[in-house]
Parts: sequence; C-alpha cells; structure tokens
Amino acid sequence: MTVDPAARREIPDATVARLPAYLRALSDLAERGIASVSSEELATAAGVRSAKLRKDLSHLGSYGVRGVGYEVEMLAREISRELGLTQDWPVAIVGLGNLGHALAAYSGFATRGFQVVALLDRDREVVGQEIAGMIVGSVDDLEQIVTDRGVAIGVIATPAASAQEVCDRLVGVGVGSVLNFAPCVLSVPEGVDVRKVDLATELQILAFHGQRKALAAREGAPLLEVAP
Amino acid sequence: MTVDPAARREIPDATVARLPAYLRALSDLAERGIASVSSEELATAAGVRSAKLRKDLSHLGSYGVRGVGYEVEMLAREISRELGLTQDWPVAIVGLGNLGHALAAYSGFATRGFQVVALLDRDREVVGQEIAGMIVGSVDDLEQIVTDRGVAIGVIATPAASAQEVCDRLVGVGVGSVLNFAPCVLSVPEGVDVRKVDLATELQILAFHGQRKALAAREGAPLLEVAP
DNA sequence: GCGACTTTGTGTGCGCGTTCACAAGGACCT
DNA sequence: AGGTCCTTGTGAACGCGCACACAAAGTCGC
Repeated sequence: MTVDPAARREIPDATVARLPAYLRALSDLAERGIASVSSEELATAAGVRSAKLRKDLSHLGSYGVRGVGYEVEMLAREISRELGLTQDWPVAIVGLGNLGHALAAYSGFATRGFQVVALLDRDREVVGQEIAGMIVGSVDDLEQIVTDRGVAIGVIATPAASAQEVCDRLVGVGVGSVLNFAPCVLSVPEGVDVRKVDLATELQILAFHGQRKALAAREGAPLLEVAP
Repeated sequence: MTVDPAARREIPDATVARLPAYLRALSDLAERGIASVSSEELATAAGVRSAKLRKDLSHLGSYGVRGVGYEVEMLAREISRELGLTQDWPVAIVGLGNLGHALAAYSGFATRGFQVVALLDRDREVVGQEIAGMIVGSVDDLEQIVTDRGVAIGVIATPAASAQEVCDRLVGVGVGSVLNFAPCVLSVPEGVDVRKVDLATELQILAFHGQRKALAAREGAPLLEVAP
C-alpha cells in the first residue's frame, strides 16, 4: 500500500504536452496583473477548448473555485511543480552549427527551469570560442564535462551522421532525457526519453495540406462542369 | 459522382505526420544503393512498428509486392507525390534573430521540395544584409514581396509580441500555411494551417518525465522500508 | 507447373483521448 | 439566512488510431 497520499496519479501524455501552453498563458496573465481567470478565458489563451482544459487540470488536483475560476498565481505554481520546474535542469547542447548557436543564445531556456551548463562541439575551430557567455568545450571531453556539471538533459544539434554516437555517449554517463534536432531516428535503451524536433518534417506536413487545398480549389469548380 | 478515379482518399493525420520519416528513411536507403526493402526493415529505420507502416502505406495505395517488399525508388516517389513535394514550395522567413538566421542557413530546406524565396525583418540594422545568399527585405514591404514571389508557406521566427501581426499580414495576402516558432498561440481564419514548434515546450515535457523518473528512483526503495 | 515460403494488405478488437452535457458546489445579492 | 447565479469537475458516449493476427498474393525452387 502506498504511503504518499498524493500518490502517482497517472497523467495522460496528451495532458502533459499541453501543460506548458497553460503555463505560458498563465504567465502572460500574471504579467498583465490578472489574478483570476475562468477556464473559458484560459482555454482561449492557450488555444484549446474549455472542457479539455478543465479535464486536464482535474488530473493534477482541484485547484479551481466553482463559480469563480482559477487563481492565476497558484495554478501556475501547481503546474510548474507538476512539470518539475521548481528546480533548475542543467542542459548541455552538443553541436554548435547554425542551429546549436541559435539554441545557445535562445533566452527561452534560461527563462524558467532550465540552465545551459555546457556547449560541446567537434570542430577545433569552434572549441574554445565563447558563445552566449559560455566557452565551447570539446566533444572529446563529453563524458567528463557532462558528469562534472550534472547534465540531466542533452540537446543534440549535430549532423545526422554524428547524432547516434553523441546520444549513446550522453546516455552512457546518465543523461536520461534527449532533445534531438538531427534528422534521424535515435535508438536508446528503455527508460531514456527522446523527443524529436524536425523542421523538414513540419514543412512537409504543411505541404501536404497545402497541396490538398490547392487540389480542392482547382478541381472543385471543374467537377461541377462534368456531365453525369 | 466524382470523376477522379483516385479520388480523395482520406489519409489520417497521424499517417501524414509519419510520411516524412518514411521518406527520409527511403532516401537513406537509396543513397546506400539499396533497391528493395521489406516493411520490417523500413519500419525499423523509421522508428515505428511494421504493422503501422504497412497500414500507413496502404492508405496511399498498393505499392508493395507480396513476398518481396517495396521498391525504394518508387515508394519514395509516391510518398513525395502524396506530400506534394514534386513541386517546389516558396517559403518566406520572417524574423532574422538567432533562430531565423539559423533557419535561413539550414540546408534541409533546399534539400527537397522547399525554397526560401524571401527573408524579412523589422530591424533596420538587419534589412539589406545578405544571409545565406539572400538579401533581407523590410517587413514593411511584406505584402509586396510575398505576393510578387508567390510565397505559399510563411515561417514566423519573430518575438511573440509581433507574431500575430505578422501572421495576419501573411494570411491577408494569401499565405495558407504557417510554421510558428514564436512562443504564442496564433489565431487564424478557417482554412489556414498553422504548425507550432516550441523549444521550451519540448524541454518542459522532458522535465516532467525526468522528474517522474527521479521521484520513482528516490521513493522506490524507501517505500519498501515503510512498515504496514 | 506445382507446392512451399515469404511478405503484404486488412478485418477486428481494444484502449485512449476528446466532446458533450449536467450535477455539484461555492460566491454574491437581497 | 436563503435563493440565485455562475463556473468547476466529471460521468458517459463517441471516434480515432494502434496492435494483432491472418488471409491473400506473389516468388522461388524443383
């Protein structure tokens, strides 16, 4: 029998994926000095339906007041806690080409919950450079640096050819979460989380729907002309 | 009654989202000179199960040979066609900060099916600069440039505060597909497709699962010690 | 030419996530 | 203090997507 009274509520993955959006919407509201918000308003701000928002929030507890709504500050705190953002997560970025460079400079990291503690590259031209106030280390020292600085999340921004090797080495020294920008599939042992972000994929999905619309517009009218 | 014999097969969104991965895997195989592939091999390369792959491919027709597998070249062509990549899609990138700069230089765009035809920024310091072989235009001329160059896909890499305005203007001159890197929800009229890529969101999802694992490891043993 | 083997394509059952609609519950007004 | 109004939290129905397992179909060997 579990002791923890707030035991492992299983939160659906789909809900977890939306919590960041709610958190951002709440931060915006807080900045504008708004103290209380209804599910309808918050849902609109986050781009979802109110029923979905309420069901999502119900998975983490009962933090609303019926007839009134949610207290912005408190709800933001609860979501942050649930996402594990009360502590800072040490992040390493591997690969400092165009994309890695942009990621290193991206202020969204530091904003809340994440801290870039290591930049690593293979190219001797890049190693030693200062990017966004941090010296780039050599990927040769990956294990040493990642261990010393307690990296928990690895961001892979290398070419596809190097991604699997970098991933293996990160996982080898205890990194349990990987964000992969390289256009390839990474295989990892069970228990390691990988998320993938791929620009080409997103564009191709847009292209599919774009073509759909183009075809519909082109064929829609002609079809009306066809005799039975 | 529809005339087109290969009529509007409704392809599930989940399938469409995986087609780019299949296409990439097929390209890799083609480069390595492999002419034929089984669903099992291709599925592994794309990071899915073979049954799912076969069901996905069955939505676009019957391009396999039982007992043999799929012809790499032909299947790649069919998927490209389905995704609308036989033509080139003109892309505009708006906002050339760190991220926009990296996107403009990203070779993955040009690789297949997409061509960056316009770079736009608000900052007078940036306008007129040459980035990745292209002169940055002023966002003041957005409508003119987007119309003249026939932009079909808009990539928004501006700060969140400007994103909605840029989006409205793009949509206003006929852009029907938007890829949004700004951390905010865009509202668009029906018929316009928006996809969102957000680094902070991805990291926060990783943080959630990371915390899960940390808690499980920390509480797992202690719980065994608790007396009934 | 026939049989055995291999791999595709798909019918079926299941589980998850979304949506709808409403009961439960608290605040505010009189 | 009681009634009314408003918003949350949730039970139930629905629909989509996934996994399994097998029949259909084509190739290869003899």
